Amino acid sequence: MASSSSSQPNAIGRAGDRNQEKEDEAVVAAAAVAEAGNGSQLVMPEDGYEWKKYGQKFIKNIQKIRSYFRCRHRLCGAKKKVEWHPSDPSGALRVVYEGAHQHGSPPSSSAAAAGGASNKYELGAQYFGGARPQ
DNA sequence: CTTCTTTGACCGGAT
DNA sequence: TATCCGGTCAAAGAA
Repeated sequence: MASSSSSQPNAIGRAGDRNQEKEDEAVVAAAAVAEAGNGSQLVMPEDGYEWKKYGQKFIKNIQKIRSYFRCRHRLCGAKKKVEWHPSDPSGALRVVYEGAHQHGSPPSSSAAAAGGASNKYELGAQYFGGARPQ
């Protein structure tokens, strides 16, 4: 892709060994709508927590793109999933929260350190062609 | 130095 | 039995 990235020579060789637990409830937030100023920009609603994206895939079952986010802290069991239509950047996002944070409470006020820019992730940009200098 | 994001490939379960 | 899906991890480069 245009982005830099580079290469995944060998992700192979990973000895399988992981715990798969089924717990916590899935909290589904209603569809979030982007700001009226830009009806074509997909933005993630800032929850006050910091998330790290660890995967993105297209789900055939629902024909939607699903992004996987996890809390900054590895030991934190908080996870977040965002689902949106690949052809409907109108702003309909489905946010699913899973688990709870274990290292404190959320900084109720805006982002942890965002002077005003709450959204940090432009999901649609990656699929529609967002100028992303990285 | 640390931190972040992105993609591909794998895993386990289910059918 | 094989196959498929969804979900997760790892590595690399860049700032």
